[in-house]
Amino acid sequence: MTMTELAKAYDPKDVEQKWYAFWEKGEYFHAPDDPKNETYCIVIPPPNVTGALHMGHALNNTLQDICTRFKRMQGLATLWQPGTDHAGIATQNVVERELMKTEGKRRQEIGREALIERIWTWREAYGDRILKQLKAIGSSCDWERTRFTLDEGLSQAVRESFVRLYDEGLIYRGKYIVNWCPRCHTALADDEVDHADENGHLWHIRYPFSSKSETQNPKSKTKPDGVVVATTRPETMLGDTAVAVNPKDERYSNLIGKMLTLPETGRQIPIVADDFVDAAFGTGAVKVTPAHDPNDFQIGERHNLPRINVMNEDATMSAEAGETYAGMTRDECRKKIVEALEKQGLLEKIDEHAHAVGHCYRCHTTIEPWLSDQWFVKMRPLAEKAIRATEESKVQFHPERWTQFYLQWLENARDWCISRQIWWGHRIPVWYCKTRDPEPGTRNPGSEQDLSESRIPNSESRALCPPIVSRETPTTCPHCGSTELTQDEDVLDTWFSSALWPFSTLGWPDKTPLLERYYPTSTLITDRGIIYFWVARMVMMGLKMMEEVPFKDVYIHGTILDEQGRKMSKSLGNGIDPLEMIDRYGADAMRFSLVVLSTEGQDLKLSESKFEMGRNFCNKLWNASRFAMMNLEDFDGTAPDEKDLTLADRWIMNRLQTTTNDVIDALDGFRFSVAAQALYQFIWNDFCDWYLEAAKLHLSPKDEEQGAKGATAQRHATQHTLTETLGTVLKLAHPFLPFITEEIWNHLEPEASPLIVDTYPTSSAVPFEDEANLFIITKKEPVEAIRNIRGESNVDPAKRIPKAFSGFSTQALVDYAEASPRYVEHLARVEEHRAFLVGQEPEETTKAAAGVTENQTIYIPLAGLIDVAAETARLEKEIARTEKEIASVEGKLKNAGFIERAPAEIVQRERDRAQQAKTKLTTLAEAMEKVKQMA
RNA sequence: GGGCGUUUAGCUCAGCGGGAGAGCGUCCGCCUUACACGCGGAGGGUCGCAGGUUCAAAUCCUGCAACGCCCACCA
Repeated sequence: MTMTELAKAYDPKDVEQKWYAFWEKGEYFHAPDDPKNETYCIVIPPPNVTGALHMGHALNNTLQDICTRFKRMQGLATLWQPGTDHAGIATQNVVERELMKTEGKRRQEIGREALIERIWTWREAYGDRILKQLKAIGSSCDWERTRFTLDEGLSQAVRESFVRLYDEGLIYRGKYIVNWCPRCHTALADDEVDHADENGHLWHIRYPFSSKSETQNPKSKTKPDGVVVATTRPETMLGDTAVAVNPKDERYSNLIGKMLTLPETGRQIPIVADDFVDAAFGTGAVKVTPAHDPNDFQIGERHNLPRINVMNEDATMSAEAGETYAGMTRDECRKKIVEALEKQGLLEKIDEHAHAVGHCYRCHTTIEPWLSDQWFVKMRPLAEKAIRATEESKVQFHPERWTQFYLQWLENARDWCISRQIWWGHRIPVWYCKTRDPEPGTRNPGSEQDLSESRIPNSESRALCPPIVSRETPTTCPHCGSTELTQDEDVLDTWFSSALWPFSTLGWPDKTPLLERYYPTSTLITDRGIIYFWVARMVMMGLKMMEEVPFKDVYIHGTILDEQGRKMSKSLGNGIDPLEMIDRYGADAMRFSLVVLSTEGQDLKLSESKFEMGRNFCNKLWNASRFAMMNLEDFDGTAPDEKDLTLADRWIMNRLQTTTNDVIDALDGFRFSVAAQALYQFIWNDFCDWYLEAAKLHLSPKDEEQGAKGATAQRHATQHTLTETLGTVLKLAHPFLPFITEEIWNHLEPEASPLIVDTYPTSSAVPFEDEANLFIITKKEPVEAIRNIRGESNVDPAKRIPKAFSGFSTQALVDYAEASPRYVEHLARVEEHRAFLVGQEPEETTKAAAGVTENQTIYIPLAGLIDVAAETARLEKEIARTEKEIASVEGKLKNAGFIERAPAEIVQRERDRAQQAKTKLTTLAEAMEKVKQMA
């Protein structure tokens, strides 16, 4: 067997590049179109084309890669479907900003076609940046299948689903109050609005009665000549068309139906009664502005109130606001209105008032509730199916608590506004016939306009040609034959296409083999932040279009926070760049650290120092491998007789299988951190600290204990176990540490197929339980006890202890300790370690330091090498600890309730403990006596 | 205003009904022939507070507090 020598310290840089290129070239990431075996599929949460890799991506994709590599090695046909999202508003904003910066132009100046062209150019140049960055962390995506939400195929999927939903009455157009971003000039979905508490004011404004003859309610607190309303937004009063009070509010009961004069406009508006009004808030009277407030819109519908739109698209005041205010910004207008009211004595008072204000999630501009024509998806029928599927456990969340979170949203989901007044995205597949809609796309509908667009599709009430909703671009109007068709100006919400991602990427609406074999996908791994935006909508659309849930398991991982527990963000500048960390510590180190820290979906506080753990671990594995290979040069690869396996061999094989079972079990249950920690613990504490150290005894040519023949056989057995164990460890660890494991594997087994497609170890019964136990009792325990005495009693580390004794309670243990290899001597630096049966203490144990473990008593004759004062201190400490334990256990045993009610085995265990502790105390006390005599 | 999460060693976090754990940091000692990104040893915790259930509670229940996240139309 030939092996290339390994470098002294692991250097990730070259290794990572080399193997990633190797995997790509070998097409190991490629999933077959029509595999015969079982499939496993993950669709990537498509990053925005404008995105740059951040730690959240690093964690998210590491977990996906672990799952993908794990399943691939388990022999499944595995597809990790990659791609990017066009991210409508975000991307358009980036390019618009660039346009302004480089040419000083607004998008309107260059026009729709030119802007879209620029965005495509931008995408060609930068759009794949994040995908390249994903490669740096080792992501084993099937890159040949990379998709983009604006690809031809995916656009077809969008049209197909739009038309289907429309035909079924699940998509409608309506004039509604929407969340309008005056900066982006577009509507936003409810969940695209971020609410933040702001300190505002509550202005109390008196609206006078229209006629002096109005009677005064004796219970009313209002002044004789009007009704006082409270508002946080005085500027919207220009669009008021009523004042509402609660019908049960006695203060106002006799005023219902009376008219008020709206200040500044002179408009006559009625007082209406509506249950929505909370009599306890403010004055109990609410100004009603149906065109500028969602609640007022509802009230307006119930009472047939006109809607007066007093604002333009950019949130300046419109002509409807009246000559004085038209053209002002909303803030200026507010100031002027308040001044004017004050002058007229109509401003009763101003209270401080904190309230939630909506902001655009993209640009943070204050949202304006604004009346406009929009397209909506009717949610209830879709949500109900999703709820049912989830209740039937067809979709399972991990951790489980997110199920409730997600269901709650589905149960309350309001209709989804899917039209956006931007240019970058999927254009709505609806065309209007000239004869019907003379000015398609006209915004800013005024109050005089009605709700002619029925919210019920295919309404019979239309006089003219209905809109044409079509998969293909139509050339003539099917109703009147006109060729003058205009497409709807709007594009769809980005999440509309994202909702189709699990099947649109696999070829839908075509019935491709890929779709057939890989849908429904297996696991979705994402952040809790997009459970509503994305996960819920994928489930709804999957059920609607495919009649099957899009994935079976949803794993929600935690959010990455900085050291102080804040979210990492560009504006705070507290982000840690994954690429920098990869550069400094290596991709495997970063992956491993992230996974260990990512426990059960908890948020993880991150600092750069956390990556040292991963780096040190990689280096440990590297050096253990170096050591192994230095000792394998003359190994012929053949299996040894089982009888030649050493005790250490049997123990490590026992531990290895336990670890294998644990890792598989943890991965199957999405407990990534548990799996990673099991590996860490095995490699570092079992394999390196104990097995390799013990193995040195057998590998060393000068093993004088066994005859030359025995030594050779054991050396061979050890070499075999070393190879097998290391090989298995590399396989187990490969999903977590793909680069370093592949590199070591290549040195260890140069002829074998690459690890990425090797077979993952399997769960099975744990072998050598008895021998493993014997190794622990007769070897590990004494070594630990002797090391403890050495350390605490100031024994010179360079000095070899001449003799040490272990007293066991059975002859079998004595025989075993005496007969098997001299691990204790080797590992505890003792010349001779002997065993005896309790009661047959050799003479040398009378003046000795003593240690008591679970299964034995250890004696080290003092003989001038142990510091008596230190040994006394050590014993005192040990005695105190033991006394405390006895007190605790005896306390339990004295409790009659415990004896009666606790399970017999528990009671017995406590009795054993008490007995053991008492024996220990006696032994320690005796040792103490002897040490004192020596002083 | 609701909902969820967190509160365990100096720090970051496991454990979630029967003997308080890990990593980092700290202290002591080591260049022991793979690794100082290392080796050996040690110290350190009334498990947020208050009740309750139980023979037994860090672990289950109730209440409270602090911190964090999400949802919400009180003008």
